[in-house]
Amino acid sequence: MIYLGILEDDAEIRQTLTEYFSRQPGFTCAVSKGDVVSFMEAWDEQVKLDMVLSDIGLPGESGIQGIQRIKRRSPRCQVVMLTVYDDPEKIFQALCAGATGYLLKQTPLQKIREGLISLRDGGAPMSPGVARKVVAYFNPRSAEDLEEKLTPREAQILQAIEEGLTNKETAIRLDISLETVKTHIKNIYQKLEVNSRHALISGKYKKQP
Amino acid sequence: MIYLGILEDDAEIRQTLTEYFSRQPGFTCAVSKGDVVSFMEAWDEQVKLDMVLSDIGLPGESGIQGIQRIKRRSPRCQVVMLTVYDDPEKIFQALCAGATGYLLKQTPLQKIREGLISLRDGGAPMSPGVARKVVAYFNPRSAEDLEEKLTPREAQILQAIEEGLTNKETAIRLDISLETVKTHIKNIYQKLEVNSRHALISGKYKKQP
DNA sequence: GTATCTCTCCCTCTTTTGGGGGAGGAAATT
DNA sequence: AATTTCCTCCCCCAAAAGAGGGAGAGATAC
Repeated sequence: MIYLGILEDDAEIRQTLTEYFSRQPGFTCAVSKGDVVSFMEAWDEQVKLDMVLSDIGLPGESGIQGIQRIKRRSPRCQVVMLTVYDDPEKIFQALCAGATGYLLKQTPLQKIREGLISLRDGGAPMSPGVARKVVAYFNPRSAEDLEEKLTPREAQILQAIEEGLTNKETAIRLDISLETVKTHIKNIYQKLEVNSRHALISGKYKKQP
Repeated sequence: MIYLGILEDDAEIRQTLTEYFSRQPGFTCAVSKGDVVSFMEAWDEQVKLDMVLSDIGLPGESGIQGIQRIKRRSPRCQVVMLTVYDDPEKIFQALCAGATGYLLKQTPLQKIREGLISLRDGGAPMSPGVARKVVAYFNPRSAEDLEEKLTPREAQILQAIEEGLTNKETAIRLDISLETVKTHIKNIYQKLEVNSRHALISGKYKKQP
């Protein structure tokens, strides 16, 4: 049996979800509220929730903040976002806050149900477009993307920095002088509008369309 | 119509895949080989491949290296790994090399087919366990994980460094002296066995079980 | 030709980082 | 009472990084 919490401010949607999952064998909809604070209050100490289906745009505290609250109370409880936001910003915020799934609101109820079951079995339900954005995070920035801005040599330097090499190590790898490496780096910083290698390593300059 | 390439060394599996997709309406299995070199040779200039289903453990060049070759010839061609390896190491290597999907070999043919269609439609097919590992990458290291090693204060310092703050900025944020920040950082480095903030930012110290 | 771009290298300068040491106070544990 | 842990701060110093400047060689484009 999956004990489910629902955090969704739209009364109609919340009711639809609650009724749907209440009818599903194997599911028990234990808590269902429209904002984070009431949700946490309604979450009785005795009730153990396995997972929570949460909206992001909520009155008061956002669903992202809700994740952290939920995780603090019950680290083992999994949180799946169910939202209209499909921008990388929100997706990564949610995942970084501890969400284990991210579904778009257009997802049909049956698919949501399948997602939650997959979650219980060790999966991480994501809508296709969301999964693509998450995977794209790891994919190398396509050559086209940087070739517009960086020269081939600069791209090599960037690569080395991203690997955590120092300027000296980079100079040795490319067999050029330390000064040249520094010159390239200065140019890279200008082009990418950053001013430290930390920004490069953490990828803050990356466009995430 | 999806033009598909198959890169799989086990002749039996390769034949099963090739025959299956050849029979599927909407699919054309254009290239099917058992190693990277023959694959690239057999990939005729005139043939445009939309996606490639590739094993990782191949004789000669690995499937990971194959991704890069494929991407160089045709950046728009998507690569989906189909492999027995479910360890984070291989998964992240594949994604970082440019793979847009990662399926385990136990995946039934119908699911593979659904995955490829989802890929065409902007998704990123992943087996449930794989998706979970990818999402876990973003999830915060569970408190238990670091609390064993780092003191609360050290965790705050680490947090600041991960955000790209300098020591001075960190000192201001936590309202302590620059020297104290440096002391904490020295201790963190010792505990996590690294010796530069780059390693912290790129997360090289993280255990990925 | 001239201009532009790229890659190379050099200079000076300040700031930041990392490594080594020590040390005091507070709190909890033994 | 003694020990340990944690947080705080200080000293030293060497290395690295970042910002500013300039400059020459080669290729390409106009």
